[in-house]
Amino acid sequence: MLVTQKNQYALRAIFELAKYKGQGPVKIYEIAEAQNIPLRFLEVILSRLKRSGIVESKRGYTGGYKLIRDPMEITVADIFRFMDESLGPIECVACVSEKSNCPYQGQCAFFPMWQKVQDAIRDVFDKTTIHDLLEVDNSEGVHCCM
Amino acid sequence: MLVTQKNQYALRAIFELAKYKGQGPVKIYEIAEAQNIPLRFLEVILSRLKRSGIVESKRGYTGGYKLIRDPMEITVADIFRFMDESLGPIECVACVSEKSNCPYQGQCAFFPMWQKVQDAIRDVFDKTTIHDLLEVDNSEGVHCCM
DNA sequence: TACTTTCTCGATCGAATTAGTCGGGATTGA
DNA sequence: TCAATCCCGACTAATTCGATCGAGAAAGTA
Repeated sequence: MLVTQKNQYALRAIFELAKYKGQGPVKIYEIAEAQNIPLRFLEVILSRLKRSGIVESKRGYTGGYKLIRDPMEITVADIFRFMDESLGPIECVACVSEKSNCPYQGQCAFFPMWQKVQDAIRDVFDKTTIHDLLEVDNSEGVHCCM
Repeated sequence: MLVTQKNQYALRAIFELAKYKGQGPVKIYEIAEAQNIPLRFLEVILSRLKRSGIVESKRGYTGGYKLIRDPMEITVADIFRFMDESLGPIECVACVSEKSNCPYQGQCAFFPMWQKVQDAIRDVFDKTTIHDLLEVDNSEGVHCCM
């Protein structure tokens, strides 16, 4: 899977939080229900996102999670990076995409192609913000799975 | 990993066969050595590629594998498709990229993005032929892993 | 015929990654 | 004090992936 479930969950959690931006904290079980994410797993995910500073939390009765940054300033790539500690490069069997690890030092027929793919993917994720996704969500015209 | 080792091996095996196109069959251990692929694993891979009709084999003393189709007519995407029985779509947690499986029938904020990524990847793999890769290999200017 | 080489096929194993769970603790507000 | 909620690390389960193996079938060679 190009994007792991975990990362997709993370994205959807942030997306959900963005909906309620400016309205006080959202409880984890609300996010879990709304986005159909296993609650206990979501805990793991949110605690990671919290560490990255994109999300804030509060405990107790009035507790929950809050999105700190502006949805316009958060890209999908950001989220994946926070989750993974970097949106990893394609792992070329030969190259491992690191000059130092490449057994073909200097010449590899496939590398330029891996690069292209890499860049193409990154381009989409870098250019899509949470705000963009919310807009899609609000517009009627868009249809899923077709 | 976006492209599994197995698929990368497949690509490199075909690439290797393409080099000797028109020169009689290449033995499996020659391919394995040249491309540094575990021999027994390569058996599995080639037998699959054979079933897809891109490769031909002959047994016995003078045996080996031969590429049937023209390297100009084989794209990288083809190879991955043969291996996987389709270059699968991104597996969206919610959609699974099948209209019928999508719980959000009709509305999913993320789908257009998955589509874009999908298309971007496919575009590269669809447009790169084995012939292209051979050319990269022959040109001096290209450098690997940087 | 007997023998060697090479491909053929299915089963299986092991390691790594990923998904998901759990128990118990710390805060916070009522 | 109590209930609700987040917090944390360890743990387990499931799946995928990479790789190996044994035995057999074709093809040429002597």
